[in-house]
Amino acid sequence: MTRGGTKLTTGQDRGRLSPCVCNTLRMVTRVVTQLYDDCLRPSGLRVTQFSILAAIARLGEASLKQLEDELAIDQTTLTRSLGLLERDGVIERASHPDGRIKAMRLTARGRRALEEARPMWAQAQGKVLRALGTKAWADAERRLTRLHHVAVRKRRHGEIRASYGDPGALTF
Amino acid sequence: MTRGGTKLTTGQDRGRLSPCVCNTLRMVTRVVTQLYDDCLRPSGLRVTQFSILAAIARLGEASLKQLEDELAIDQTTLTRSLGLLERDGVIERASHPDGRIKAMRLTARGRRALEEARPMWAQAQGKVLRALGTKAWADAERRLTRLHHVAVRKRRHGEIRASYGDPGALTF
DNA sequence: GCGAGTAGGATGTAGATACATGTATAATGA
DNA sequence: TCATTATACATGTATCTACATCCTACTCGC
Repeated sequence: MTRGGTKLTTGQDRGRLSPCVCNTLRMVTRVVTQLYDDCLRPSGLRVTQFSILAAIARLGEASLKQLEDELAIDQTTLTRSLGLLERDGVIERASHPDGRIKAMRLTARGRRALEEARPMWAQAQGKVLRALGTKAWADAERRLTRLHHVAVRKRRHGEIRASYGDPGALTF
Repeated sequence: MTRGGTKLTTGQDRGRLSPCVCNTLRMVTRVVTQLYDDCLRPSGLRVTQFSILAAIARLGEASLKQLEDELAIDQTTLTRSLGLLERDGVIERASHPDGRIKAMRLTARGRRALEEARPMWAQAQGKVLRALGTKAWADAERRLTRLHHVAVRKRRHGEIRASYGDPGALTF
């Protein structure tokens, strides 16, 4: 009865998905990804691939390094993902003066696939934004962006200082 | 210069990771997961495994179905993940009257591993919460929880109604 | 022009994810 | 009782993810 929907977090703290920031993110990301992939299915693209294609389209021509910065995807992950997209003929290699750089661009088929997928993406995005509220998402987005920067920074400088200060919410 | 940090989203709309809700989530989740995994590394557990162990510990004994509901992880994913945890000797099968149900519980080694990992998890969680602010996270969490419910619901009932209403933010 | 160093990618390995489908066991109804 | 159906889980396949490491092409200093 109470609060129809998925009965997650059986325990006391109802309303929260998980005490862990990371786990909360992962849970939401999984479900949202499935929603987007559902909508995109007719296009044959997954949201991951769609994002990469869109990024390349926006950049016109992009190297692994550029995409890594743009999408915050590990380089080794990108290598495989681009491999699949190339295999499927939606992107192709563009020659580049610097022999180290692997520049990629969309093929005609890739442009077609992307444009075909756009409305499907918009459908998923629309579902989410309408239900959640554009404003609410904008708020969440700001905090997620901060969170992203925080995590990147923390990771970069090891950040050993075991400063204790905030006692709350540190139990799983 | 401007806004030192990762130069993501080169384009006009600075400050946002991606126009796509899903992609934004995935980007943040990737980086945050890496941060948690960094902290957890000495324990030999990844944050994913840690979450599963913690869930089983909390439930005392859990079936795949229960974990699926609790963690919002696909059943087939759980089967593999539990397989790895069982292989590593941190969980074991518990007999169950219903022959279909695979109930799992922690082994002694599993309990040890979990307790050993907890402070490492707390370190990661602390880094994030201190930098982001407990309040800011609480806000984000509420919205992510809503987003989760939204996505689950939308997925369940196909939700075909192509109602257009909110024009903004529907372009990648 | 050459050696050291660095930057950009590729590969080996391993886990996380999930769709489609298969299998076994329990519950149900005629 | 027994066929039917539903439930819980497993398997095949494919993609996403990333750490450790390797290779290669450019850069820089001499």
